[in-house]
Amino acid sequence: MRDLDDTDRQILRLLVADARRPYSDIAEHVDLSAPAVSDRIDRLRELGVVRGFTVDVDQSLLTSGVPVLVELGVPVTRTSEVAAALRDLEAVEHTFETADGAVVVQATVRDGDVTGLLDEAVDLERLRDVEVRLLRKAEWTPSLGEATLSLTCAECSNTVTSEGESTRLEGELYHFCCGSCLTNFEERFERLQSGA
Amino acid sequence: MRDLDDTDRQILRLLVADARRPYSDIAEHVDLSAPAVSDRIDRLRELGVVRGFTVDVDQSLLTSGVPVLVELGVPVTRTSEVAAALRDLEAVEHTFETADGAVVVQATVRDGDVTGLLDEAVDLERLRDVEVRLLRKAEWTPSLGEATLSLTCAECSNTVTSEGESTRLEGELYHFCCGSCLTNFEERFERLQSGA
DNA sequence: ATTGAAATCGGCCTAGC
DNA sequence: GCTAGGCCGATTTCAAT
Repeated sequence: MRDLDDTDRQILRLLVADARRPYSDIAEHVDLSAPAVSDRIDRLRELGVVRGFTVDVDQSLLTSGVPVLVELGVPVTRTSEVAAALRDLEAVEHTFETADGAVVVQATVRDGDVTGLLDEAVDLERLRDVEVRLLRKAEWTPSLGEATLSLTCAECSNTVTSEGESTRLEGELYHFCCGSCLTNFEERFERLQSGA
Repeated sequence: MRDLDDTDRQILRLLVADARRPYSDIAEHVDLSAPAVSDRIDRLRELGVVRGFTVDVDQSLLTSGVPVLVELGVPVTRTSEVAAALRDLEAVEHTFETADGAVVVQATVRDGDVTGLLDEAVDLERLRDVEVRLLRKAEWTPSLGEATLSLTCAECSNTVTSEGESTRLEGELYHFCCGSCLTNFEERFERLQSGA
């Protein structure tokens, strides 16, 4: 498994700026042929670096309500659970889970009833505190920097290096630091499958 | 200018989920022809609702450093300025500007030197306070809800209704509540142009 | 219906064993 | 020398207008 090189990053940058740019166009920029670009993009998808293709919608033109930033103090053991519940709310756009047990979400509430919104997903009684702030503006500026691949082995949690391998099981993508971790994982996976 | 209807919203939702879905496919879902879908998407771009097409990159697979959530207390008169400066930093992904004069940014810092990062963009001495928190997870779940168009007249700041009109000047898109606001604006614009 | 882009295929070249 | 992986050019298929 190769790491990302400058060409990959350049392709990513071009795609982030405009995912409809023809491959031939990208190819010129990175000095490759169109099929080569196609191959690399496929690979980026396979790796899970590119999750998919979307449209950038200007939320500020769509009145769905009032944009707010909500911070919830959550017992550290339950942050993931609370964050997941909030994430699935229609009104919630961004979910941040901090290491110190806070969950910060950016949402758009229709009638200003924030607690009503939160109440659908979490038990407010069990939170340490809730802070709601009105948003004046929210912006998203995707960046890449000098990004390199940083994968964790699904079997042993080590860092995956160039020797690593990947596989897709049941639509989910898994990365491994070596072939034996992969086979171990696959065997365990199959045992669980047949057991269920 | 027509408001968004259910078909537009449905198309948007389908595009958000997968912008590479063929128009014929979308057409089936919304019970239209492919060219009709094409027309609507063009219109959504013209309106500025669709800002563009991008790729969804899984930042968690790209190690550019440590993800943090930073909150800056800023004098209310300077929040926009500070937010804008931070937004343009390569490491900054999300910028939130709250109504009560705080700026919250989500960034990825390479060597853990957050203050060094901030120092590039803002005068730390002039801030009320800075709070930095390590992020465990950040997620983005785009939603649309029952969104309707909510445009503000560039001339008189009134809400733009179905009678409104739009125009593009120097690549920037402007919306107006009525024809006279549009002409007024255009005249003023031209005067400024020739003056400069 | 026309235009043009993207996926595919076979062959070539290079690096690593 | 052999293998694997990456790239290219031509072709075919399919989407956009």
